[in-house]
Amino acid sequence: MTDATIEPPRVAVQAAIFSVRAGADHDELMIPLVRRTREPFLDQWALPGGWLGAEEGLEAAAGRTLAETTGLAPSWLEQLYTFDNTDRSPATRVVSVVYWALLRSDLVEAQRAAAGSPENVEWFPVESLPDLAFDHRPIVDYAVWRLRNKAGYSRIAAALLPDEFTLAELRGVYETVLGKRLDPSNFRRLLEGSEALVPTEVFRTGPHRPARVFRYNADVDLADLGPL
Amino acid sequence: MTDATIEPPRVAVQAAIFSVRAGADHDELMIPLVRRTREPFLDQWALPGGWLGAEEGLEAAAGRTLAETTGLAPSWLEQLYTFDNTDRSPATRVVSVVYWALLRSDLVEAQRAAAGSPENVEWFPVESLPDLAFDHRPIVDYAVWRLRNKAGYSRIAAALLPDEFTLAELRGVYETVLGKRLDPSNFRRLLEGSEALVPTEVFRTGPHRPARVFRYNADVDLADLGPL
DNA sequence: GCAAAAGTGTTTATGTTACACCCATGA
DNA sequence: TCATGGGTGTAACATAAACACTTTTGC
Repeated sequence: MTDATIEPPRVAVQAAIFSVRAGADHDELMIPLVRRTREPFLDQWALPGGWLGAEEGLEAAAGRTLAETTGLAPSWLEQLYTFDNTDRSPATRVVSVVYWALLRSDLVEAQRAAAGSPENVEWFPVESLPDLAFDHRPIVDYAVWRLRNKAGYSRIAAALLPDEFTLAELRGVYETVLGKRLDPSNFRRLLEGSEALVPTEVFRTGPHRPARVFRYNADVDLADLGPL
Repeated sequence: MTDATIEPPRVAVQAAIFSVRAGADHDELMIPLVRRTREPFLDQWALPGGWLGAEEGLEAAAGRTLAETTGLAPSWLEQLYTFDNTDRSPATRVVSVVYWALLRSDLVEAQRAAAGSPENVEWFPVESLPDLAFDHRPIVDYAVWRLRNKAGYSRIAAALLPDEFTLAELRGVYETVLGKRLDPSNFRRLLEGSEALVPTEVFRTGPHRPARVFRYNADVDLADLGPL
């Protein structure tokens, strides 16, 4: 236990970060990747991450990775799974604690417009990812599965939107995340029935009847309650 | 271990192991704990576990811990969560990858009868646990929550029973895990409707009408399908 | 026969899905 | 006035829960 001939496992933290971007006919679920600047997998795309600092908590390390990659704080952050890459370079044992996070789309857009993308960081639609380094592809797939799954029984998808939104905008996010169309009237009923939504007196206009703007009830935990 | 100012985090693996034991009027959910033989928390009860070996996978380490504690292989083994104990002894950073497991009750009983309990290992009902070392109490609570939750939408509770069982026995396990009574007729319908159960021609007698013995369909993944 | 659990059937409540329809706006 | 999405109502269907009732054994 004191001085080993083989290196003890090191702890890394990675993050699968999601946001939505408006697309041609439907929105897309996006994820930022980092181009590797060293071997192994030099120049390949990978999940952002790094080594766990000596005096840093796991979730703090995930938050730091997020800030370094996107310059933003997540509206949702949750541990995904811990992987061990026994098949990495043989001498280096790495245990990867992976988190997944949601970012508000408006903040992502604002940040891109203001600061430009950090070097070596690029957002990809999850439907068309490049080849990924290490075992990061199945990790992304698992994170997407978890997001979809959790969107089905909680209200976390709201973390992808600004504070105020119309029901159509919220429905669009759900449709993007779940990958299927939802009936507008049923969607409305489900959410109006819950305590989670608070109607405002603001309306958003367009080439149609004005849509009421809602905000979220801060008292309700996004992880709680609610089918769809 | 001595010359570094701050040690890099070390990786430990722990396991919350469940089995059921027949009680007076209802069965109990049991978990094995280990009495600590060193500081900190000397003589307190703790989850079984140990350091991750240099050439060992995470799940393998969890399986090893299980074998050392109970002498048995699990019928279910799944990663629970990864904790970091920043509040442990200040110099020692530990990242704990915790697994949870299910053991068949008949094998546990047989093992206890044959080999006796290993020294320093004792089974406790989850309803009346002693004080636990470290942050192990909330970890156990979370594992119980996860077991209950997963029992609600999968068939994993079957992993607590032998290959062959009556519907009443299976229902008893569900009632123990979920902590509530279930309607026998609805329970029967639900499971007979699924593909998971295969009826045998064997019947179990008692002071009542003989009950048909069932076995599990090996083709069906216990993690798939099924409410209740 | 009686108790006790196995096993069958039916009724009720609840929630999901589909879809018809009216409303209010910009162009 | 027309197209478009906002918003309301309702019927059809599937599922879960509650419970009455019959069957078969040991004693």
